[in-house]
Amino acid sequence: MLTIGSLGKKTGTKVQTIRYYEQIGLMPEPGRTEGGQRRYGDTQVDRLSFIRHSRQLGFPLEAIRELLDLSDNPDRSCHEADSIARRQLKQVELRMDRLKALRTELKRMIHECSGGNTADCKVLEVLRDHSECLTDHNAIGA
Amino acid sequence: MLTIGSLGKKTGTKVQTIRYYEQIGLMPEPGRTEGGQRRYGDTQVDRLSFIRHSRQLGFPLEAIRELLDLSDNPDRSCHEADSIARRQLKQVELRMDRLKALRTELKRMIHECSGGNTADCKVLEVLRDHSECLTDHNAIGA
DNA sequence: TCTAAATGTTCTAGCTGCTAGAGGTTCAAG
DNA sequence: CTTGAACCTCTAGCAGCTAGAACATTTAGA
Repeated sequence: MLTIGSLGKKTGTKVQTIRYYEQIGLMPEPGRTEGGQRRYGDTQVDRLSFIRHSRQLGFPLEAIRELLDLSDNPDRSCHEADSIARRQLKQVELRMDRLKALRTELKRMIHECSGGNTADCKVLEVLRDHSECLTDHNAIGA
Repeated sequence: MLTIGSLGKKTGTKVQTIRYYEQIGLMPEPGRTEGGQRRYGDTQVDRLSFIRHSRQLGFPLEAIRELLDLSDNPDRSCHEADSIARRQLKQVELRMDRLKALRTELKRMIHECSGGNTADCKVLEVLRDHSECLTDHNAIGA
């Protein structure tokens, strides 16, 4: 049986984060010692690894909750898991597109800056006037 | 003179957001009517446009604060604005790299899923076992 | 001039996904 | 038996807004 600290080390998760996952019901309440400290078994290690890996792939916690649920029911159709993953892929691609536009614009504004004083700084000028932009960028909400 | 609502419409900003910017000192306290309602002039329109455009380009509010400060002092060197923009470009490129790795992995896991039941779902399998991954993805903190 | 609707006001709390700190308890090694 | 590391709970904070309650003001039409 592992302490919360060892579980954390094993899965690359901060102790606080594990407790947070428990609090929001993503991790089950573990057994406790007589003194009230948490102790974890292999099942929990697997579950936390699953969560962490999903987070690394950018899945939001709510999606992970669904994925865990599917994983707990081996007889259910794979279709849902697939569609959650596809949704996530769409999100990633959307964000990539946005970032690409940002990069273009940032590069351009840096490139065109001649380095005088701020009065005729191209960077500031572009920020002041959206119409100078060539791309349809919008990072808000990305 | 504009009401807060009209300013919002003009700049594509929610009313609450404008008040929030005022609260954190990004927008100055505007004049008020006798009844206590905010009224804005052209200067504020420009300032809010600057802020919004910077946000669209992904600059964090603290960076925008610096940029506004530079913009208010036309005699200062352009160098700082340039370096803020370069920093932002680095951030964008870093995030793009991460997303690229995520996309690869997500695509692969979706592609390999044959669509049976969750017991042998490739998506879930990959999430369970990080070692099946080919890329060094990590969206956490991205 | 009166009234009603639209818009304004402040204040508080919520969102995601953690993270940090205070102040106290338990555990394991020596 | 003591010590120090690791644990406990609880609260608050981060970015950057967003939403709602409960009330006030403004403006246009009758």
